[in-house]
Amino acid sequence: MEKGTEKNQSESSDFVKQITKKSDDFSRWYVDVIKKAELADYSSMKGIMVIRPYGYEIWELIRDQLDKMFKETGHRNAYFPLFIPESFLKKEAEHVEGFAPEVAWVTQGGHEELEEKLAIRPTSEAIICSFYAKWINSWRDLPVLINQWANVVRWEKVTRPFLRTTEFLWQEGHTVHATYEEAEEETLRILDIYTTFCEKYLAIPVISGLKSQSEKFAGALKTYCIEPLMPDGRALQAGTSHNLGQNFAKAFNIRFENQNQELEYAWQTSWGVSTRLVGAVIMVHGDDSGLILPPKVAPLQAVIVPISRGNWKETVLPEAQALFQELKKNGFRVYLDDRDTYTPGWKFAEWEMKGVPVRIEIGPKDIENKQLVLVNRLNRDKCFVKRDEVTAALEKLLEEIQQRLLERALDFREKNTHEAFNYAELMDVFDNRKGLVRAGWCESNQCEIKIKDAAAATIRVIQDKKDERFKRCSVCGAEAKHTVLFAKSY
RNA sequence: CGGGGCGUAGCGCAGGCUGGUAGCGCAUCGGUUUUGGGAACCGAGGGUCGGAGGUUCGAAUCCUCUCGCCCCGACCA
Repeated sequence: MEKGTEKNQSESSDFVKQITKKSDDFSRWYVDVIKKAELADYSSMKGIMVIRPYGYEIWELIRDQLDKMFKETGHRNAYFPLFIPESFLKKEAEHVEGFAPEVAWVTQGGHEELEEKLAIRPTSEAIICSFYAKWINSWRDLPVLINQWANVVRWEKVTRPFLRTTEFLWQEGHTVHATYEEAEEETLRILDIYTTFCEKYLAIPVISGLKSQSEKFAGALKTYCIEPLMPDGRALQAGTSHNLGQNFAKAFNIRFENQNQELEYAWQTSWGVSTRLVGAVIMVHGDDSGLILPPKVAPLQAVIVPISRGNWKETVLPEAQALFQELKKNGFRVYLDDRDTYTPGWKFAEWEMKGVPVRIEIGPKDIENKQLVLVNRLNRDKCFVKRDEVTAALEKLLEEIQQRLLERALDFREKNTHEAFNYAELMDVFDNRKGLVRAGWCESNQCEIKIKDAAAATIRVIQDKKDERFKRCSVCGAEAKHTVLFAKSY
């Protein structure tokens, strides 16, 4: 009767959606999905977020799988202190300089001013190296292959849930080796683990390769990284693996006696991935209806929605419970949504928003026909399966979805990877298209800076193998030493 | 650190110009009917209007200061 009611009715379709369309405003979509799917919540402190159970469960699945892969390659977990004395951090000059702008400091304990202020670790090279100096004496002590799962703090100016937060969770591997070659081998082994993990488990294809000198980790000799392409055309640095050379060994005096009875500085690596991976999963796979989780890292792979009509609690519910038990016993992560406060339609929308890959509907008609309805989150395709064949059917569908997500992401990347043979072509891509640009590079820092200034884009990776078609540096025209991929990034 | 936007119920917002009982939708709680794509109706609860100061008989509203958050750019996983 009043204006308010009319307005509400005319806009009811918008209220149903509740989240911004991915194509309308990618940033808002991203934040909407995170909030509505209850992955994370903002705290009252800037840039500091809470990872809620559903979001944390994704991280746990990521963590558990990676942990397994690290252990399979001989790594062991340990835990080092959260605090790093200032003097430790200062030992490696480049390292300090690189991290100084974003370190949080503790200057007081209780009512006492500290004699030496303590950094809250932005990364743990400094504290870990100080211990390695004590633990390593002989070539027989090597290699040391340690990983830690921890939180770190970086006082970033601009933050975004999962992608860049003041405090975040990650793993950081810190290894020590007797030779450069071994360290390099380790660096690449981890890069390979990251690449495999992203593609096989997260269904996110990544480009891996070397960073340029200006983009490498502060204190490293070489930094390798994995870079997936996001739907808005920007690249995301999703993981890094550094060959530290002897830089930290020299700064922290990590020496060992080799087989020739000579004292030698050790060779080190460090590598990490963070909760940023959760952000990548959200961005790469989600759609206008919300999240889409790859089955391998979905906290719930299937949700059972009993169709509630009439005396459903006596008829449908027991069947649904039996199905739930059966699927659970067979190792699926499954949930039975038996709430009677919501209608089936509401539940459908809810679980789609939360990205559950498969919905299983069971109603009176299904029970009568000894069948179930399996619904694919990707396209809402429904298929009827025989009740006693559900395990095999679900397994197959989950595999299909996992595979399809990777294909879809790969296809998007192919369509958004361009080539530029000269400056005009390079700028044309930045101005008129989006995505990655493959181009030649002369290896000079000036050319990197020029592109950064002109297009806010950087070299994301230097390709492993030079592509001979790119004979000239696309910026200055000099002879190309490498083939690189440029992109705007997060 | 620059540019923009915004702080009013758990969430999303209106009200502000022109000072005078603090509102709407969603959510929540109770009830009835429903339930195969976000159900309907009836009823109820919930607020120091970001904070401080000022003007005024009276401030969510006007003035001054301040704090915080979000988005877009320069730096980083």
